[in-house]
Amino acid sequence: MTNKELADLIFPDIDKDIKYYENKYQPRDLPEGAKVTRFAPSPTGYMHLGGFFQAIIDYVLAKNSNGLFYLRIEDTDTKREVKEAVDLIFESLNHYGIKPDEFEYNGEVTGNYGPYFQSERKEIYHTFIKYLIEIGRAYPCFCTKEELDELRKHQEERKFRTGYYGRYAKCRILPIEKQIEKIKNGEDYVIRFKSEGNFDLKFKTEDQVKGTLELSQNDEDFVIMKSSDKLPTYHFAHIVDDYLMKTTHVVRGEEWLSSLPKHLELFRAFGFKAPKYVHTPLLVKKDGNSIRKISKRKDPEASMSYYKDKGYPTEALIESLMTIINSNYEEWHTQNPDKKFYEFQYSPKKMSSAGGAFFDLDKLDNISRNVISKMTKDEVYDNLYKWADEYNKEFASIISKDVDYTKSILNIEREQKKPRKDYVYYSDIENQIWYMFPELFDKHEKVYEWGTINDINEIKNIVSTYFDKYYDNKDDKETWFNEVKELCDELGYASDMKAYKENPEDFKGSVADVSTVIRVAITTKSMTPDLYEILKLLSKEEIEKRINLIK
RNA sequence: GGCCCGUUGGUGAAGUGGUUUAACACACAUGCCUUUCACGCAUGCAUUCAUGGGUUCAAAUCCCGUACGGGUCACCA
Repeated sequence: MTNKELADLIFPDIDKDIKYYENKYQPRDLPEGAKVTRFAPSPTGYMHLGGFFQAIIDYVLAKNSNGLFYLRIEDTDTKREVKEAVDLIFESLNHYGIKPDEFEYNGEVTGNYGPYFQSERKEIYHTFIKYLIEIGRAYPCFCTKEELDELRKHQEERKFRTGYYGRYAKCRILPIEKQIEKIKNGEDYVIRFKSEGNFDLKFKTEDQVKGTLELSQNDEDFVIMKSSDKLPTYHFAHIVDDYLMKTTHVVRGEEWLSSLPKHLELFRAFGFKAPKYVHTPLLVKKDGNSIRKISKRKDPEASMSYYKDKGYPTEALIESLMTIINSNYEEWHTQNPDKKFYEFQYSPKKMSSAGGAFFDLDKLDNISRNVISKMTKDEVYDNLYKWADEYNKEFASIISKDVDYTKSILNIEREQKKPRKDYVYYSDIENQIWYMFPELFDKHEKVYEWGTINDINEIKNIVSTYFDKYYDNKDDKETWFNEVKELCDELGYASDMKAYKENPEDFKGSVADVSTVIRVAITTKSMTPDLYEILKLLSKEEIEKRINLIK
C-alpha cells in the first residue's frame, strides 16, 4: 500500500493537482515592486478597531507601491461564524472609503484570484492536502479529544512542552495499512502535517516590523484539516491562499508570531516562497478589553461602531490610526495637507515595536476637532445630516427644514484663517446649537448661566435698555459692538477693558460682563460662538420672545 | 510552566553608540489676547530612558542577570 492509495481513499473526488491551480492563477501583471496585500478577517462578530487598523496598513502598503489590496473572508470556523459579520466588515470598510481591488460580495465577484471566501475554496485545499499526503508530509490522525487531553495532562505533569510532536505523535507511525483500515471502518480523523523540524534548532527570519527574529523550528504535527467539516485550519489555508492569490505582504497581528515557524515549514514543504510578514502590535484584545490595565470593564471603543455612532468624521479615525502606524504621519500631513492618507510612505520598520500600543481617545478628539474645523459649511452640513438621519431623526428633520439657515449656523467663525474648533463629533453638535432653533429652544429646559452679574433686576435693566434703545439687526459688526460699548457707558460699566483692569472699582463691571448678560438672555448659555452672529441669525420675533421670558 | 516579544513623561511616542541640555503631538498648568467659550500666542511640565551589573573615552542606544507587562502553547482565527 502506498501514500497514493491513502490519498485517493481520503480524497476520491479530487482529480486536479497543484499544477492545475498554479496554471489557473498566473503571476499578477503588476509593476516592479508592487505589493499585494489582503485583509483577511474571520466573520465572528463585530468589526473591531484592531482589524480595521490592519486593513488600513494593507491598503496603504498597496497604494504606496501601485500594488493591489484584496479582501478575503476567512470563514473556516463554522462554529463561531456570525451571519451579519460579513455585512459589518463590508459596511465598515465602505464607510471609511477603503475599497478592496478584489472581493466577493452578495455573489458578485471582482477579481480573478477567487473565490474570496475560504468556505468556497475547499476543493483547492483538498488538492493541496492530497499532494502532501502523497509525498508523505501529511497523515490522518485518529486520536480522540480525550486522548489528546490525556497527552497534554501527561506532558504538563512532567513539565514537558505540550503538543503533538516527536514521540507523542503516535498516529504518524501508524502503518498505511492500518490508516486505510481505520478510514474504511469509518473512524473519525483529522489530517496532520508531518513536521521535520527540530525544536532545539533555531533559525533566523525577517519580520518587516520586528526585524530579525530568532525562533525555534517547528516540530509539531499540527492539524491542517478538521474532521467535522473537512475544512482546513488557518495555518493551512493561509499558505495555500496567499500563495495562490499572490500575496506579497502578510499584515497580521503580533499574536501570530508564535506560529510563524509552522507557516514557514509548510511553505518549505511545498517549495513555495513565503511572503514577507508585517506583524503589527496589538491594539485591542480579542475579548474587547483594553491592552492597558486601566479599566477592567469592556472598552466600547474597541468596536468600529463606537466611532460611527458618535459621529466621528471618517478622516479623523483614519488620521489617528495613521499616527500610530508611523508617528511621523502627523508632521507629514501638516506639510502635505492636500494629499490623501494613503500617499504617505509607510515604513514598517518605523512602526512602534512596543507591545500593545493603544491609541489615545483624547488625541482622536483633538484630531477630530481639527478635521471638522477645516471642513466647509456644506461638508459639515452633509456629514451632520447623514449622521442625524441615521441616529437622531428628529434633529435631522429640524436642521433640514431650512438648510441655508442651518449652514449659516454651522458657518459661524468658520470661514476664517483660524476657524473655531468646537465640534468634536456630529453627535455633539446638537448640544452646541440647539438654542438656534426655536422649536428646540422652546422645549429645552432653560438653565440661565448668569455670570458675575446675576441680580435679576440689573439683568432686566441691561437687556431692556439694550434691545429697546440700541439693537438693530442691520448693524455691521463694528457698529454693533460700538453700541454695546455705548450701553456700557450709559449704565456705568467699563466699555474699555484696559481702563477696567486698571481701575475696576470705578465701574459696576465691564463690557465682558454686559455681553455675557445679553448672551445668556438670548441663548441661556454663557459659552457660545460670536454673539453678533447669533443675534444676526435669529429672527426679530424669536429675539423678542426670548427677551420677554426674562422680563 | 515552556517559548517568543516588549518596558522612554500624565498619554501616544521619536530616538538604535557622541550633533539629545531626550523630538513631535495630545493632556495639564500659568500668563497674554479677547464680547463668553474655543482658537491663537508665550512659558512650564522626564537631570532621565523598568532595574542591577558589564563593555566603551562615550550608552536610552551594545551584552548579561532581575522585575514587570503582553503574546502563544486548540479539530479558533
